[in-house]
Amino acid sequence: MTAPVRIDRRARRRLETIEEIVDVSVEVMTEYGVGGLSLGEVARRMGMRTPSLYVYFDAKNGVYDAVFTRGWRAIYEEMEPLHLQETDVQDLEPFLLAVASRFVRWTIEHPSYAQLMMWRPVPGYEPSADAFAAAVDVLESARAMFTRLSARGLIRADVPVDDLLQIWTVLTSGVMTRQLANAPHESFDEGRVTATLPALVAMFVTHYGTPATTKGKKK
Amino acid sequence: MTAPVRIDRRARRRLETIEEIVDVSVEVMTEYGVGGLSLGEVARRMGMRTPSLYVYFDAKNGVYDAVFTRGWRAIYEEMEPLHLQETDVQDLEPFLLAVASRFVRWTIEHPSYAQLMMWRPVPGYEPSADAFAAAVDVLESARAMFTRLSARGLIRADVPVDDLLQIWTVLTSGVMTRQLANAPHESFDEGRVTATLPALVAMFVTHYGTPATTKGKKK
DNA sequence: GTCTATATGACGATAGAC
DNA sequence: GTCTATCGTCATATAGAC
Repeated sequence: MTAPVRIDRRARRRLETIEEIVDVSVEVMTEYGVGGLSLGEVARRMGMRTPSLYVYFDAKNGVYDAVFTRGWRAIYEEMEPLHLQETDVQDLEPFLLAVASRFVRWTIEHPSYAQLMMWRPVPGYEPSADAFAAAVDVLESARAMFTRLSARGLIRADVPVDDLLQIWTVLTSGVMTRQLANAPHESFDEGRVTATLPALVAMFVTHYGTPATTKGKKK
Repeated sequence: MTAPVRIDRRARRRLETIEEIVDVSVEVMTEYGVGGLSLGEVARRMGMRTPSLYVYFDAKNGVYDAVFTRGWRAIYEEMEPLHLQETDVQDLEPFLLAVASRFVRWTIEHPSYAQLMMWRPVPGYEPSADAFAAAVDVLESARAMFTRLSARGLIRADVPVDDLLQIWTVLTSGVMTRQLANAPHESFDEGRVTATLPALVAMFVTHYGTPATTKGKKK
């Protein structure tokens, strides 16, 4: 009767250790760059020796995979409530600006996660199927939002949702890329690239919104 | 009287070696990833020992800097003639689509260069002042183009050229980023992200072009 | 000027003792 | 589960041969 309890405790302890390894790894990546992650440095900060980490991860890429997965889960939690909120939307533009801003803000405030998620900074690392699925969840959440906006007549019905989604992700990841590559030390609020978001969203809405959503507006 | 000749020959030989190191480095980066550049592998392919490379470069980051600089110079040669060509432009949209396409095509066809130039894949490497200047030249060439388009009444005069430029670079680097990160093996012509370029440029022209440039067109 | 031999310290990773 | 010991590789530095 006691065996399962002990197993549970060990399993929980193990999971806690794994989480701590990921925490510290993100710290190290933030200080030394995504590709600068050193298992030796992680072990040092945890008071361990490097080989001990291999009890929890098969390889360094396993740590990257855990960071990748956790990042997409975190951004899902961040975006999903906002994506669902559009049932109240009368005016498309401020809503889409809020969506874009929240996404980009998260990437600027979590640059290590974001670079690993959006770029390909680490030679030899490719996300596993599970990790990739976490990324797809976020994309599908956005697709569902556009589908609803389209069905409710807020967005042009003649444009395939896939096209909208592709263009939308180009806009958001373009802002994120230029801000993080050119001026990584600027915050979201003071960023000279993030400042273009209102104009980009306005452009998007002018082109893909229906007249109903832009009434009373002029160039 | 012969001394100068010998010096010239040596200097030329030295420059050729430097160029070869950069050539081989790009090859290695293309095979193993930008961050996967190994000076040992470069030396091996050149039939040298690793330390010999240090005769030509102070450090690995010097090689990255040479690649970075050469990339921006190459893209300048690629874009400058097209930027100047707009004196003949009657119709804004096809012209800007040609500009965007040529830029993005180059990045897709030179992914190692492009990742080093547009992302920050290498921890500890930051472009030197000279390298940075090569990048600024390209930006200034594009800015001059927008200034002329604006002066000729093809683009809204009430929008600052800096804003146009910022938005324009977000669009192009967004396409490049998503294509190279998500489907790096797709060519420019078959890419599912590069395929959005016409829609993105149309969006840009609808919003920032003057009525004169979009006459006879409908949504 | 050009290249090599050699050495240093850090890295990711593995094997095996406790 | 954690350790020590070890391997191969890496960027880099130095000293010296030609």
